Amino acid sequence: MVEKYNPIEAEPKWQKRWEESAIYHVDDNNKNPKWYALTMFPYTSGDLHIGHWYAMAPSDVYARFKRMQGYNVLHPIGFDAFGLPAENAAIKRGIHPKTWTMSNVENMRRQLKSIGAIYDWDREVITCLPEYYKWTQWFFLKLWQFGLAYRAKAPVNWCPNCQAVLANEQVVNGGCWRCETLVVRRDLEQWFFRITKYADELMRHDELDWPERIKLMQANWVGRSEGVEISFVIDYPGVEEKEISVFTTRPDTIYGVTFMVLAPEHPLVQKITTSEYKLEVETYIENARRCSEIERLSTERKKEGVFTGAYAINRLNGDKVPIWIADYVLLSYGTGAVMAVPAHDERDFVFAERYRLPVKAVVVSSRRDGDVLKEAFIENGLIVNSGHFNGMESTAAKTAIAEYVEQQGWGRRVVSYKLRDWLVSRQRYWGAPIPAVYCDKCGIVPVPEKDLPVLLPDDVEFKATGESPLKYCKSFVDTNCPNCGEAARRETDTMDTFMCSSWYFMRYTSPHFAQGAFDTDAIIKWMPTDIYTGGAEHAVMHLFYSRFFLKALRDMGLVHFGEPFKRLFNQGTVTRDHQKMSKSKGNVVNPDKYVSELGADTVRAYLMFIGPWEQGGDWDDSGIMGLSRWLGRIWSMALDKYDEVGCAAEGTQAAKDMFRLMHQTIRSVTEDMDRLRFNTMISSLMEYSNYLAKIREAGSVNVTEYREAVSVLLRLLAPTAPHFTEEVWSRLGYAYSIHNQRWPEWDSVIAQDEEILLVVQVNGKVRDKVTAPAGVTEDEAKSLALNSSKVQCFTAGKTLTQVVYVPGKLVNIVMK
RNA sequence: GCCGAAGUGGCGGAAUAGGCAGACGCGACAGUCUCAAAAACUGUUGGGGGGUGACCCUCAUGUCGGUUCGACCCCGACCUUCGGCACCA
Repeated sequence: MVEKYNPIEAEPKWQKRWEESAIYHVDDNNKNPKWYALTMFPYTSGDLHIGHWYAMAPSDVYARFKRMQGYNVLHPIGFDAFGLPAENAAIKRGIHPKTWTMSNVENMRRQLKSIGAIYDWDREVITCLPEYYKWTQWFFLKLWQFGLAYRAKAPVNWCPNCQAVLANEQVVNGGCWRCETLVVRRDLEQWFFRITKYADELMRHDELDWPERIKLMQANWVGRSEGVEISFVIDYPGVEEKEISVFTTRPDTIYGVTFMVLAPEHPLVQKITTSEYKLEVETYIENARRCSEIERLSTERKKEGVFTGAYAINRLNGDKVPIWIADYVLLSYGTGAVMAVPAHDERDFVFAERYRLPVKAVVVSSRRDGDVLKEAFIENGLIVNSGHFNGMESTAAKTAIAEYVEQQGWGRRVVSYKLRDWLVSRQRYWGAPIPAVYCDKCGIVPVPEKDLPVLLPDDVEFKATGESPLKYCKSFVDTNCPNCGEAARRETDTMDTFMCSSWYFMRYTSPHFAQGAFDTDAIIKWMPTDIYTGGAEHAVMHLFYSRFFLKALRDMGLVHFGEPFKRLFNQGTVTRDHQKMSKSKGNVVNPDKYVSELGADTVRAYLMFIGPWEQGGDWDDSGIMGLSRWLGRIWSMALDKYDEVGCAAEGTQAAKDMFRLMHQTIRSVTEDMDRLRFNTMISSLMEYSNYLAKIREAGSVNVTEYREAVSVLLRLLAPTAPHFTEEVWSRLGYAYSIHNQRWPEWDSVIAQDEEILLVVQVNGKVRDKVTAPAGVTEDEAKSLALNSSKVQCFTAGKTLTQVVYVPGKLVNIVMK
């Protein structure tokens, strides 16, 4: 008996050996076909918790699998290092964001190394370092040059007490998280990227192997809808504007308009409100400004609004309708104004009921008697009360009314999107400075490329309020205009960190390239990524921004493709007692404890075994010993001397059966790997190893044959348990390293079962199982079934009506 | 409220082109080893009923219906849980 496997000794030993022999060094010039297996890089939060392992370990297993299949695999790692938490640490604990971030990087790097992944650390990317953010700034300039960046006013959460901008997360129950002062919305001039230019393209995922639900989410995020913009005449003397434009997808209901609703921020509100309603309207707007968008859009809230005192005229029928304001209408969507048709829209109906506004039915259904007083009728139907459009079908009326409106010059057909442009300005310190200069003479001037990076100054004073210290850093703000050389001011806003993460995967391909953001040759070799794995929380934002980035770069001629990620896979989340893990809840599971007791390989295998990767699961360590025991059994099975147990001749039936299972296992493990079904992959490896253990005990195969079967087991297990298999491999006397071995291939002839088990049913119930040769014909199978004595017990005294045969599987005898 | 996903033993989960429900593991129980315990190993393990026994019958995949020779799988209605959400006009 050999001594037991000791992961605590073996794991660091092999990690050191791998590092010394640079076994995972990725060489661009390697002639093997390339495979880019990307994992979402972690944020530098401080500690690697079990959720990180759940993301990193299985993706490493997959990358190792591709590597053994003969690919030149790039499976890089880096850190998303800019962001709010670093700044909070600075404010709360007086640690500089850079110090905090870099010490977290150091700690997480150490923890990441304990996973035993194939990361090539020479390619590590850290977004907060000047050599990285120099190029983030460069991309900003490119997008600006290309006409995709612009400035506009946009609201922010503002704490009047701290005089600082707050993130949504920093607004607690409508108040500032530091001083609880009521947060208000304040308009600031900020930078935007024109992502809406790519709206239609971003909705398409034709070539992408992505989960359907993510595609759906993204399509819903773009929210394309075709409709009509129609103007109503303002019936209010002395107003410069004569019309209000609304967007509707239901022009067929325009004769049913009984009022209009504007967003509280709509510019016309101030102009049309009558003196009588001024106070009420002002109060309402003031309250709306205090509400976050999430609150405003919550369905829990009652739909409230106020009358402006003004009226508008529906040009189609001359109806004079009141104009209201309500916060359920958003300025950012459509035209910020809606025509309300309570008879045929649920929200409008609720609003009309509340304020006793009239309801006028203009669509009826033959299927029901349009009783619109109880609820809105939102389906299509026959048009009534609508002048010469009466009698038309809704669908036809939509076109007819749209055409009529266009002819009259009252409006036009438009496509509207929910998608808004990407706001990239952040009023914070810990981010990449936006490379722009404000000159009194020349206006807004881009920083010349040669002057990049615009360095984030280190010696700044952090204010307890959270206000960006950059504004007060004279050495940073004061500069000269790159254009005219006169004194000028730097932009003090920094970039959204999504900007940093929109291109990091390209930097991995040439991380030390000094002449540009990336080396085009390397991009051509590696991009787009073959697979991208990560959490579903990035289903929309990050993935969406990255796709936009690539489309923009493609149109600038900088890259040859427009989609960064060919295949996407979202792993589920690991919960604790069915709750999300978070530092505040104190329920974060730290894997270090398990790694130091049982080894990384056991943790890797256990995480993959607990269930399908895309489903995640609740953390419960009760089963982890099972995986540790399993590795222990393989250890003694492989290393205890076989010839002590027994020695058979070559080519016995037992050997034949063993090789059949071996090839079947290679097949199922390979297929499961490709589908990222790691739980079933491990199950089949367990079945195979259990079988080999029995063979070993019986001594029913030859030593050489047995050793071959074990060698296949080890290679199939190598991606999952890299240290363990390396140790066993070396002890068996094979050459270093198991990870440079070829992935076993299966022979479907050997994998073929000689006999099949035929299930025999009577009226759909299993009554017998008979073995038949693999090539059994339909007639043979049927007669085997009919001759079964068990079957005859159930068929006696009944009439045979049908015999169903499923080739190689089942015979169903139908009796009456 | 809308959209999406999912409900299978004591537990995590297998099995979907409609064809043996419960693979594999955990736990539990029994045994081997031990003075004893732990560890390790071996065996049993969905419920109910029957047989001395190899076994046999029957019920069972959230609930109720439907389609089918046959349903965890497809269809309809409902219940529950978990995710996402921007009242989208």
